Amino acid sequence: MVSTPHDASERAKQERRRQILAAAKAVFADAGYHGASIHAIIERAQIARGTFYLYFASKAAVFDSILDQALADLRSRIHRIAVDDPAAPPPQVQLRSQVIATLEYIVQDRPLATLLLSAGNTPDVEAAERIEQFYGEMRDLLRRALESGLEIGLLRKCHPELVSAAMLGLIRGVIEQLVRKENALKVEEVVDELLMVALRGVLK
Amino acid sequence: MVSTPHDASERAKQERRRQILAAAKAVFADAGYHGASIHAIIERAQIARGTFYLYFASKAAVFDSILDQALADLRSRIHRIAVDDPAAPPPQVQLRSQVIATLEYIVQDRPLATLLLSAGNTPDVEAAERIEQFYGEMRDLLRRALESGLEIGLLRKCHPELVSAAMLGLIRGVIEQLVRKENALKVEEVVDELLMVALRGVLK
Amino acid sequence: MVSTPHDASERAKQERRRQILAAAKAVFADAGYHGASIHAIIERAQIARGTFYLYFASKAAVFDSILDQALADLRSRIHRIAVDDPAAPPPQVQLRSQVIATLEYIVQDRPLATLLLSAGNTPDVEAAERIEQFYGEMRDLLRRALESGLEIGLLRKCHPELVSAAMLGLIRGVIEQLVRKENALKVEEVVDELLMVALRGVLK
Amino acid sequence: MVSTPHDASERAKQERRRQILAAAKAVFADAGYHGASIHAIIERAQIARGTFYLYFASKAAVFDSILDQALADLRSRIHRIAVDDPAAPPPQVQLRSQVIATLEYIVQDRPLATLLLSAGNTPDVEAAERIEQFYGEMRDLLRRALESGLEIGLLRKCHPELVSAAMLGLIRGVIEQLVRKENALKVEEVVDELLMVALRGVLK
DNA sequence: CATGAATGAGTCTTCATTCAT
DNA sequence: CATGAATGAAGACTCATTCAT
Repeated sequence: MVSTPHDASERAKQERRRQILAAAKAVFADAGYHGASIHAIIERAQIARGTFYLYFASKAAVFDSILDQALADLRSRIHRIAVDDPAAPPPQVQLRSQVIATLEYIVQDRPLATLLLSAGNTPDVEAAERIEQFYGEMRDLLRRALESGLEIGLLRKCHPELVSAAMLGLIRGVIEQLVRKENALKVEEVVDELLMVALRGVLK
Repeated sequence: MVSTPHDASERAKQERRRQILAAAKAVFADAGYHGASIHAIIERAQIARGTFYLYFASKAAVFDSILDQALADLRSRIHRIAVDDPAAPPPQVQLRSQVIATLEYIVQDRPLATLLLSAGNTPDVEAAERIEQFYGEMRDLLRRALESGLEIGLLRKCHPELVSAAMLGLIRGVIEQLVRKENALKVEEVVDELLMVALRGVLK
Repeated sequence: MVSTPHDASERAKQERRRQILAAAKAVFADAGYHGASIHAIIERAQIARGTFYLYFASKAAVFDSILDQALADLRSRIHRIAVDDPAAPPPQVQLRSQVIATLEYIVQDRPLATLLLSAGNTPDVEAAERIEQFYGEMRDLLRRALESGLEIGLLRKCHPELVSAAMLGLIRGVIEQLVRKENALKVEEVVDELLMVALRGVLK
Repeated sequence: MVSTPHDASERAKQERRRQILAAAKAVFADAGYHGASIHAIIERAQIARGTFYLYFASKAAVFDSILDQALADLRSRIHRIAVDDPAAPPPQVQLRSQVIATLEYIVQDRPLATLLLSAGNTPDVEAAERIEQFYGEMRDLLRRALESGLEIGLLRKCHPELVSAAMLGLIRGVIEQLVRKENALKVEEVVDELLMVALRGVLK
């Protein structure tokens, strides 16, 4: 695979794009969707006004891109937990490592965390829906996990729909706490405490 | 007690004010602070542009009014739980009735719930701070409750700071669930499930 | 001539009118035509919004009324100087007493003075024209006086049009000085100085 | 010295700025500060609403710019008159040429003249103060000139404070006359007449 | 007559987006 | 490709005027 001049320029373009995305993410996190101005984004990205529109069709489009990337990254870290596969690690271990991976990804990128936590306030209806859909997926994963747990008699009788929503809220509460404080809480410790509370809440 | 014309007009003014507040609350819930336009508010309230400014000094002022009212109402429903008073009902009962009262207040006013859940995204810094402070109060209440529980050996060892944040998130998750669905879940049932999860998570 | 109830109410109305005019004059003087708000006027006059419109058709109308009154008052103090009438006092005495009367009227009513001095800035075209016309009359009076003086060989050769404008400006300059300072300059002294300068400027 | 594209655009911007300033000056002169609307300015300047704010931060800012420029230009034409310097032209010649330069500058720019003459009616307090201060400077110059004249026994006894105000008014009266009429009065002739009146008024 | 709540046209200003250079 | 000047729709807010009580 040789690198042609075209490739180089292609790479440069991608780099430019990333640079704008990063700037935009920070600005959106700082000021919210409405409060973020193109002016602030291009100033942070050190580019001209017109250049911005060379890479993104609109303000909503950058926001969407940021969101898409983040949701894709998160989805790649979260999967159904394999209960039946004897080759797989025990469920609790799978769960723990997934939660750790997810939280680490979010916490290490504060702008992103802020953005996700404050989601829904976007007037960009599509974006709001996409975030909503993502949270829905998370809730479904949790709900199915709960249902499995109930089936195999691992969990006490509970209302999976409701409890999954509660669990998702619990996780968001913890993330907020992690993001707010500059406190040096280690993600792993936090996850262990979180799982302790959550699991005791539903285990038999 | 006689009703003078002045009283009548005073009542009419109060009514007008309520009407505008309700319209504004709905619009803010729909579109967020920034997305809400005075145009949308007055259209919904069926009043003229100028009338709005007869009752509120600015867009931020209505928002503040809504918030103040809501936070005052909520605070009046939430208090420290008396553990030592033998005349008081047992702590769990106190807790349950407070949570029920709170959730009922929030759930019966969906715009308000939406608004509170999506808080923090306000560019009205003061308002954002006030919401933040309110949530801080709630977290403190929970934390102190946890600490009391730890002292008297009721609860297992845990990180009160973190767990209170988790609990608050859990409650918000449940509220979101209640608000989203028109599902006919009774608040009392929901609260019982919520308490079950939460308490098992921390009790010895 | 008996005073009927109708007369009494008529008098009350006139009084009300005067009260509003006085308030308006003060406000116009303070803030200029545009800066003056109906709100400020009715507040100062201690009347309700609607009452204002019972006495004046519009903001422009009060302004016009003030102006009309002032110009009429001024006109009544200023006349052609009789040069030929042997029964009349000498021209310089006539001139002096007219100027004194005029300045005293203006200076004792500071709002009025401010208003007249800053005239022309009214967007109320009619009002601007009326002020302009008044100043035109004054200039004409001065011009004709100069021309008479030239005819009878009292004055040195000069350009009456131009000099009358200069003289009017001179008077306005002096009035400004009188109004600006709370200095206890006596009008009579000021007039004597003013006439000294003016007359020496044109006498042979 | 080569002309780069950047220079060209820089020049174009300056030109644009001048174009807006000219339009604004005309509108302010026509309608006064309050009466002038951004709409009227941009219509006259043939630019879009946003363009205006690209060059000036606010309505007050254009007004300030106009004023600053004018006052600076005027100040550069007016100085203390050197009486003792034997190398300098005689005082009366210095005075005459300053007055001519000043009047020519003002008269050739009618909007500016209108604006200066109607000064003080600005609600932009700062601007009003600046104009007031300028007139104060002029009065001080005149007053000091009179005082010098008194000291060296050139002038008859008079009240410098008052007479300087009168003289300033006289000049404004003449300017008004020049601006009002399209009459073909030559500035030089007008100045000679003006000086004749003014000097005779105060000389011994 | 007096009142003051209601009205809505009009104001200044911001900011996402376009396009000629 | 990059630039940034230009655009104009849209937003918050003011205030002279009207009219039902």
